[in-house]
Amino acid sequence: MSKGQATKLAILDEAVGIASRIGFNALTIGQLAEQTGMSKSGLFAHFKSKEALQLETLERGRERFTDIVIRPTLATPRGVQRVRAMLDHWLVWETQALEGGCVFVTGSIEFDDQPGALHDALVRNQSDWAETIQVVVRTGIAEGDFRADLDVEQFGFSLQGLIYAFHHLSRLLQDPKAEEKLRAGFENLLADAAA
Amino acid sequence: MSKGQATKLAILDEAVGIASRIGFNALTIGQLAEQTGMSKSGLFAHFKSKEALQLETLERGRERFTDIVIRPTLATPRGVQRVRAMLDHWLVWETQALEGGCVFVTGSIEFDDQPGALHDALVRNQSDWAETIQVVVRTGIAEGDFRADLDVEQFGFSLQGLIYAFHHLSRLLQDPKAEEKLRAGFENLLADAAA
DNA sequence: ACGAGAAAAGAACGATCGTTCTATTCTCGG
DNA sequence: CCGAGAATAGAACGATCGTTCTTTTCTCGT
Repeated sequence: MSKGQATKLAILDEAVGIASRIGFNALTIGQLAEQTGMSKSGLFAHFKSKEALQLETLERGRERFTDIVIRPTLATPRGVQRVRAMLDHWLVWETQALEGGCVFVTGSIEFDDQPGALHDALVRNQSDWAETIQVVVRTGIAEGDFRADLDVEQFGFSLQGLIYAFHHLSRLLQDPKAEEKLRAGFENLLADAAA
Repeated sequence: MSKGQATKLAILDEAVGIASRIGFNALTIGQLAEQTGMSKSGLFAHFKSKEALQLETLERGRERFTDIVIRPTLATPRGVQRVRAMLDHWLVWETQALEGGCVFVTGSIEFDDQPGALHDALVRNQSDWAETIQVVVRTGIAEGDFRADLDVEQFGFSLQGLIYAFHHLSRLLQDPKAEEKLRAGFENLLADAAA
């Protein structure tokens, strides 16, 4: 990896952290330069515009999400075990991977009503993830852990909701019982889905 | 109501709409002035700082939420009926009251990791609302519609999650089946809580 | 170890930010 | 209907924004 690529990666990792804390718009080139010890123009040269920086920051977040959540999940045995593993890794991502919690939650809320490249990238991202959840849940049906008539879309919807509720309770309200409630809600979901 | 108060109210209503679409930080005094047909300084004089503007905008949102959701909900018969009414009014708030969806969702995500007066106000706001949900659910127990050992905190947590999932699906992904999924998830919650 | 090209810095731009000050216009009780 | 005080406008401030240009420094294959 060339020097330029290494620097760019370091910038993007810093950017993902900032975006998770304060959002993609509040992520400022001057602030990012200061925080990485570079000059504004030196940093800017790696990206041709702020929008490109935002897009590459999102993409870097996606890479890290893949490493932390998706790949480990798909490496576990199919069925309800894998669904449980997905939650565990998702929880790691939510609580330990980034200083400000899931960067896709931040980005999605920020850009849900603003058209543009970042909005489109987030839509693609979140659609893909919803699809992945459904694929994982279907292995639970295929393995006979879940009932055959389980509505996997509905399952995914409710699971997403639990994660959002957890994000809200743990980050904004700092409730120490957030994980406990998330897991209780998850068990309800599993019980309802059981064969 | 004096002229000044009327103007201020009109400004705040406009501000709530903008904040719901693009957030409290992106809500800019210059833009708000232009959108209300005022001068920057004329508008600014109503608030002594941007933070005060943000706080009053949040407070105006709270007033409208009370009018649209809380009061109508508490006016319905106690018990499961009231819980159902709460969801219906909440849905009106989410979809029709503001151009950019619930302003508390936007604000909560934006400020969950940033200390300050706005963060504190949001925490108070969301704690109060969680409390209100629990009070409403408890009338369901008292009326004998729900089982006596129902965990109302857990119920509120899951319900919040469903609303967040709905917000995500309907606003970012524009899925026309969002309301259907919300209602299906809600019925599951009610069935689990039934006496 | 030299030199070409990549990487980074420096300085400046127009725009907009929040805020302050002074001046003008409006409102409404006496 | 007049005048005091409220309401609004206008102009300007320093700071920071994203971006461009030029110049300097570094990297690395030959």
